[in-house]
Amino acid sequence: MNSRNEIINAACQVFAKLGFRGTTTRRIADAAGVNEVTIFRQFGSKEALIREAMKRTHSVALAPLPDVPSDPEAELTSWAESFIQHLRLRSSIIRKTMSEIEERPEMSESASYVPRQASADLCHYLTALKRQGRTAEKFETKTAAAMLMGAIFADAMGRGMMPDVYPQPEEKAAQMYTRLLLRALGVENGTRRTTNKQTKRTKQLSA
Amino acid sequence: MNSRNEIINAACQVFAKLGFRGTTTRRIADAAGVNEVTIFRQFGSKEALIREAMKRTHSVALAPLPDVPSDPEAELTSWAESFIQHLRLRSSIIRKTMSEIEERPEMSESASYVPRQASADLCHYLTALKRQGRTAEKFETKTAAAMLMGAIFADAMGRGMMPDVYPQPEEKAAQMYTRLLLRALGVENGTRRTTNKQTKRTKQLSA
DNA sequence: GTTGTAAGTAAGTGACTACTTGCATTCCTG
DNA sequence: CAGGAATGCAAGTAGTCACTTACTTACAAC
Repeated sequence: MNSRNEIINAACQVFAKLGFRGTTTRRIADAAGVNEVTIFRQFGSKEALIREAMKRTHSVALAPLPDVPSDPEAELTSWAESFIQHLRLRSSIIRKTMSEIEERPEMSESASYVPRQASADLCHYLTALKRQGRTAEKFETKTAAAMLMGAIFADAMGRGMMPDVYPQPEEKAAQMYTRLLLRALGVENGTRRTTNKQTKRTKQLSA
Repeated sequence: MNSRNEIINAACQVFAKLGFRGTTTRRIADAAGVNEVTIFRQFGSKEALIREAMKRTHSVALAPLPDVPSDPEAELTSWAESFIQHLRLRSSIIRKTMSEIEERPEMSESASYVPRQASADLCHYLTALKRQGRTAEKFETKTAAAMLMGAIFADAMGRGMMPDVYPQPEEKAAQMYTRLLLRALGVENGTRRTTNKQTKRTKQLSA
């Protein structure tokens, strides 16, 4: 079962570089160090292989956001940083997937898993913040979540092409977006009375 | 010179649907109602044709933003709406371009023209707002601009795939992002004493 | 009426595509 | 050691790709 994994990994790499049509079985076989025929014996067709490869790459667990907000800036910043890092690492494959999805809608389900989860997590957290009475301004949770996620997404997708239109330095970007959002929600800085024992402050900036 | 234009338009349409590799000269010829050989006689090669087609589609003028801010919410909302509309109309071709750019970096220049321009315009406007002393909060212009543009970009790219993670209704989204941003900057609502004669208020919402 | 230009038609070239077949090799297990 | 499963290798099939060539048609200008 080793060659199977190598083939899937190779398929992901080639797909990230060249998209579906550019991902030929010949190229996958070369990248995997495997005979082309093995691909067809293992997966039946190129399409089936790509489907399986996509299912694997698009199912990732995200950094968690606490159920009970304690230090919003620290917690959201840390979450935003892990999210932007996730997107940056996969920016090539995400671009390709977004481009192919109109032609191959069956990829949509697996591709939208991570952003859907991220949005749900973030909305949940913002709603909790609101319920704690820590937001001075009225706001729509979904809009706020879409705004932060959108800024992060666009940064991850676009910075390589136009570094000068995004905030500098790159490693602080997630934090800067987060701060701006919190100000829009009217959330003041700093920790707050919480269930006490866990004043989570693991600031893993620019990890 | 008529067939030339028809070929370019057809090339854009096919490219938006199928990307570079999917855009065959056969398909372009069919879409243009022209013989395949004509393409090569007119443009020399498929690559040259696509290059010219891309140059044309990616050079568009954006809605202007006044030099002197008067009613920030109205002005920015109107700008944001025209920007999101621009992106939505071209979402297919933008997705394809973003996906191809790693393989064909020469497309980068024409493709980045509009977002660069938009960013510059927005930064200019926000700086003017700041200089007017209308922003209660400190903020970095570029970060704020990237945040609004990012939210709009992600909305335009992602809503078709995941309508439930973006604010409803679709037509108000640009306005909602704009309001959220203005709150982050500490800009109060309403018009303000200006050079008087031009209290520009052309609110062309959901045009 | 000749010449020039833009276009169509038909055929073909060589490279690449996904995928198949038949046979040899390796390696693990009973 | 026998048998079977996984893999490699060589060759081939039918289709598509960008692009070319040689020739024809239509129209307009001089």
